[in-house]
Amino acid sequence: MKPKITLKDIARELEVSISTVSKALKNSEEISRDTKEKIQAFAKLYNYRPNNIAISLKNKRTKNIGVVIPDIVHHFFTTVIRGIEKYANARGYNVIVCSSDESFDREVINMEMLANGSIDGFIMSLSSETQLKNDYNHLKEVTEQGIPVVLFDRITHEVECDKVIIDDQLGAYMAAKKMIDQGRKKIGLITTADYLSVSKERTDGYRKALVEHGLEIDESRILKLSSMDMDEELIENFFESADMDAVLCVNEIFAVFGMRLMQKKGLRIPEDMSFIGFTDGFLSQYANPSLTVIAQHGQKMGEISAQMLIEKVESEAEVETYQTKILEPTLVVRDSTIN
Amino acid sequence: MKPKITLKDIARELEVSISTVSKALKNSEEISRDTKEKIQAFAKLYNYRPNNIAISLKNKRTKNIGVVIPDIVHHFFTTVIRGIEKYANARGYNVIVCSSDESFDREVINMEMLANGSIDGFIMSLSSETQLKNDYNHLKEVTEQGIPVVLFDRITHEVECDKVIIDDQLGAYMAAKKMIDQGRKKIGLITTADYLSVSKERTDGYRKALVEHGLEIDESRILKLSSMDMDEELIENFFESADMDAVLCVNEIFAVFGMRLMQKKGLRIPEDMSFIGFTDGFLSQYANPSLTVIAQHGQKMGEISAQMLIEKVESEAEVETYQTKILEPTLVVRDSTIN
DNA sequence: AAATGTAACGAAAACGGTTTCGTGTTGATA
DNA sequence: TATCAACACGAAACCGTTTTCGTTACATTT
Repeated sequence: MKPKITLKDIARELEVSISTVSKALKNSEEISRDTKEKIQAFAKLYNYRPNNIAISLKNKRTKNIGVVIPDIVHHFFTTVIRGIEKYANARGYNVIVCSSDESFDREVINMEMLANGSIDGFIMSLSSETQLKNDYNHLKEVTEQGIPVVLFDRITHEVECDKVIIDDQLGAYMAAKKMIDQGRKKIGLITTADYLSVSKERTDGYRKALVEHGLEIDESRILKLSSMDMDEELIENFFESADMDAVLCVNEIFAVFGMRLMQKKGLRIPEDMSFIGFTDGFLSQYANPSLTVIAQHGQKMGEISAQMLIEKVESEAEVETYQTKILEPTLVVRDSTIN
Repeated sequence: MKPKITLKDIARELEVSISTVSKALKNSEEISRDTKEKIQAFAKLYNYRPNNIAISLKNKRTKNIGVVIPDIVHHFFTTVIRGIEKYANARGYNVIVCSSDESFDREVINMEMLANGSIDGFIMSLSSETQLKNDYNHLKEVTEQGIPVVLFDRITHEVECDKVIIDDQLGAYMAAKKMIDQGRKKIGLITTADYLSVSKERTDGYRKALVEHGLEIDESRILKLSSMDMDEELIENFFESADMDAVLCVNEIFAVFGMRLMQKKGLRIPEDMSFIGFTDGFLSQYANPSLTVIAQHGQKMGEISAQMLIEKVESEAEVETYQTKILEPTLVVRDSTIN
């Protein structure tokens, strides 16, 4: 085992001072050619690498980004992470990922763990419990300490910081309009509770599309699931009781599950009932029939979030200004709707 | 903006020394009741939190784990991360996630970034390019520096370290046997190149099952895709030309895609052809018909990896001993095989 | 010869903690 | 009354860097 070599080691071996070594390795003009070459050669030979922790302590900058998301095992969030990683790594930043598991407490704990010097800034999406409790003190504390925060997808207006979202209302509107344009009149909606910022927006978009096109809104065609997990029975009952010829779902799982239910009943998709979901993941691509979806562009969202955060981290600006970027969703037409 | 408060700040305000503050906050016996109470109250009031970086520098321990995986947007790997996170967080460790994106260079770069003090140890799964090049010097360098490494799933025997895998050969064997037991005689295999450790093992298990049950191996029923991405045309041709009544696939995407192809041709699943895949993800659960799979227990694998790593990190043992844990795969029977 | 300039390097502080080893004060003991 | 613990606290080293500010020694200028 060969232990890591430090500046002090080099200084001792070469009988110079630590400062000389430090400067020589930075190619400082202060140091003579000879000395620099000698030191650089020695450092290379022994594979010297500066200790990141020491540098962090000195610079008060860690080059780490803290990412706190509700769920790692979720296609949308992983694509966002990929985007964050891509941008951040290219700029020499590492990404520390913490999952809140949809729990308020875990969100708070994770933030506290990271906020004491481990990271330069946060990128996060709120847990459902946080949005339900409507308590954002942990976020406010962090921003008050001057740690930059970027909120994406599941955001709140209670906290002043940069935000990145897609236009969820528009996305739902586009989806509903697509179905209306194809002659569907009885369009249903499967969503989750309104306290989730995205669900509310999507529901609004759905309603808006129907109203604008002269369709009345039948509340029996709207199913609100209380949580993110599948309650299969509720969905089954919904499909039994509601009279629909098209369904918009706020995620791909609800949609794919619904399609299977309908197929078991002998209905044809999209002829007898069409489906549109949110999130353009594997499930949508490989479902049978493949699922038409509103793509949320997770990777793009991640890249933009990282960009906004790093800009804030590296900016020296005294006066803070915050912006909210709204990405356009895209309708990806597949076989669960008529082309 | 209220900046972070340090020991020095407290010491100055309370007119005591830094060491006294430090000890008081640790409830040291050395400090009198009065002083401790005064200091603790002050620290609480101003919400003092020790700076992680300073502690890391002093202790030479970061409480960070570096995780390097080939792909974040992949169900199996995300479940592993979830397992790592769960175990690590409970022990006060953070998880730094880096994706190699199946690239050797990115794997090396990421490891180098983290190896200079940022982490206490690595948990990783090799990129396909690394397994193809068969070059593990970056791993050896790290272990030689005394940084513990745990390899999972995609491993190599070239590096001495702890390892966690599932018995891939047994998994494939179980799957093939399941099909044989149901009377299938013409069992195909869709896999990826042999340089991927897991693919090789699975192919071996498939062959073993066939041979042991008196079925001859027809090489035309084995499709080897060169990479992890879907080459749809190759798969279509394969299904056109090979005469099969069952197919084993090394991942769920190949299987689900294959099922859809067969359904389009009017074949019934599982009656006319049965399918088994690897990885128990959303795709398998929500496919139509749902897919029988060999579950790899990613979360468990993550937890065990984290446990093994943290044990090594925290152990003072002089002499290193390494172990390889082999998890048992599970056959999850669904509707793509006859029950 | 004295004053000045410059090249090349080192000492030391700083980042924010932990920890070891004093040291001054008190009260009890011989 | 001199001695000695025990108590309560502070000084300083240390972790590995960076960076400012000397300080030499020598060459150049007047």
